[in-house]
Amino acid sequence: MRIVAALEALKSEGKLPADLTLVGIEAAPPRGPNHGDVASNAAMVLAKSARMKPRDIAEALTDKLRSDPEIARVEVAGPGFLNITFVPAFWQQAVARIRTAGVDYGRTDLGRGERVNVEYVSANPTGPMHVGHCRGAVVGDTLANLLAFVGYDVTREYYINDAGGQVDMLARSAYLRYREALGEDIGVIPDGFYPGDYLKPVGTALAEKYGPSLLGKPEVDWLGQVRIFALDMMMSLIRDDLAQLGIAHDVFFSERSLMAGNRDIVAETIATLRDEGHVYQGRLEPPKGEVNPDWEDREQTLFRSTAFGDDADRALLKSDGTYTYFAPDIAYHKTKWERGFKHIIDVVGADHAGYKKRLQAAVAAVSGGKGKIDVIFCQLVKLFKDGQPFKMSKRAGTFITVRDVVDEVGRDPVRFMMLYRKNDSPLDFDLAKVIEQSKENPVFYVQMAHARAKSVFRNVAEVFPDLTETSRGVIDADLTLLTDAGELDMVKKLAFFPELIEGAARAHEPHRIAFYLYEVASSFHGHWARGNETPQLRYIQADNKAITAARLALVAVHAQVLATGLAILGVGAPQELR
RNA sequence: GGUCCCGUAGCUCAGCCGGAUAGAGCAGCCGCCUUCUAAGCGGCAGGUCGCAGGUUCGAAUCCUGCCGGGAUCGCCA
Repeated sequence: MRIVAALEALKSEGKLPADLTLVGIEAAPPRGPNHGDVASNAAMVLAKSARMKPRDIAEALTDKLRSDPEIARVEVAGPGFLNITFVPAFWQQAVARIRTAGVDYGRTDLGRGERVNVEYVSANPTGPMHVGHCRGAVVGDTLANLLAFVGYDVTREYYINDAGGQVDMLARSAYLRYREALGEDIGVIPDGFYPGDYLKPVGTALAEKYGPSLLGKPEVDWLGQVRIFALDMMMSLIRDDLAQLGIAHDVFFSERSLMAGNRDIVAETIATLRDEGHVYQGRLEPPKGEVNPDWEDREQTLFRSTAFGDDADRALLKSDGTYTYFAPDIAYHKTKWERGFKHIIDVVGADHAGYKKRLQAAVAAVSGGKGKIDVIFCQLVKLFKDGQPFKMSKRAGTFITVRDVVDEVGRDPVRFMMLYRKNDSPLDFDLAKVIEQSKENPVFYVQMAHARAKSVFRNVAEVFPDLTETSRGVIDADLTLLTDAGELDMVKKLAFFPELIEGAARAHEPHRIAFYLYEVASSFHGHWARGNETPQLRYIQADNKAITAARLALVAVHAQVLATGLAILGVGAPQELR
């Protein structure tokens, strides 16, 4: 900001070309501590278009910036970096600025109230959630929190895949359990059926509701009712699992609803796209590489996704005439656009990797090119048990549920762990490690920084009972007493929070917050330990109320930023850990 | 074979819309608890940022091509 102002001043003074456009200028915290508080590349970026030497621009800028009373030092370094050091007062006052902003510190109006739809989880409604679903759930939920924090109008949505063949198998499996509940020996669960015990209560409930009335009837007579019944129970199971993670969606959108009742929105969507030339009858090239023995060359109904950058056109109808998974998905995304969402975000698993382009194509086609969709991939969670890779299978009934894990380790470690990784990277999730060595989990490190801060306020009550967190004594503290380098380092970290939030929101990368909070916690723990060795550095100075008050103000904003950040992650900020 | 993701310290990973001497945790070594929570802190050691080109004043970061690992490729969702 100041740099831009200085550049503008130089332009008007004729020391820089007046038509110079100021793009690509950055001011960021430098790597090393010897390069000031912020470093700017302005001189180097502008050198070419201004046809001047970087160092000359830098020198001119330096003269301008030196007149700023909040800037202590400006140095030109290396090829033309500007290293700017602020006066301590600048950072001291930052504490006041952070405190004044309060719970809104870091909040921006980036989203300008625009509506964004974040779809996440969308696990098949054929059983409870397992740990593999956790990641997308937590990443999606946190991204939704983050976008809401920066001013978007966020809708959290779950797409229920209740129209495919797998829900018929669910119904058949539930029917088996129903017969079992009525006393029949069902023997071994046949191949292809869902064998998990979680279907037993469904069978029991069916038996209670219908008695023996469904027995001995052909499938067509019971499949529909049993499917609805089982789906209902599965979805409530999943909602409970999500609640365990602290997740609540605003909308549960049923795939089946797209083609139920007297309207078939999928057919309507296809017809519209056909009118617009995006759907045609044609043939596909067989996939290259491994030969699929079942490949059969036939004319089919295709979506021209290649027109929007996809690698191949995509089939909309199976050979039996029913829709592929993709067909209702186009209609579904059309409803997102028609429901007024300017931004659409899908959080999906890595197994959908090839799906991005066709979704982008679909959204482009149904929105006339105006809709924006971002597809976020969460790489696989590799599960380890006792150091050994652990293979889960819903069909085989060997899987570890979200409930198991949350019951064992708690919501906070699970959520934090899922976020303490870039979503593009695979994630090793070792149950033994998370459970037994939970102290290695960074979540405790961050939570402890918060708890410790709170403990300072508990302890100060014995010396200065009137210096509570919200007291005038703390709020009006003389911040110029914050002079220690460790204290100012803490402030500098905290001052970066708004930029961090905005960057994470723009990039749709919630993990950045987790890493940032770790750094904030680190600056706090470091200063804390220095207090162990040097008592004068401790927050509470029994013989100096003014210094204590100033330091408490710093502790308060530290706790406040941690709490705000943790809240976005959906992780608790405990008062004490013990 | 196509597409997408990944390759950074012994291990697990940050950093990636170009910026200065590449960071953290764990493991290893040396220190710090009569003292605000040691679930913590400081220090040492550890790197040809997969390889090779290219763009640039400047490349871990952008482009191309290889190599390695993972995911996926009509009639599953």
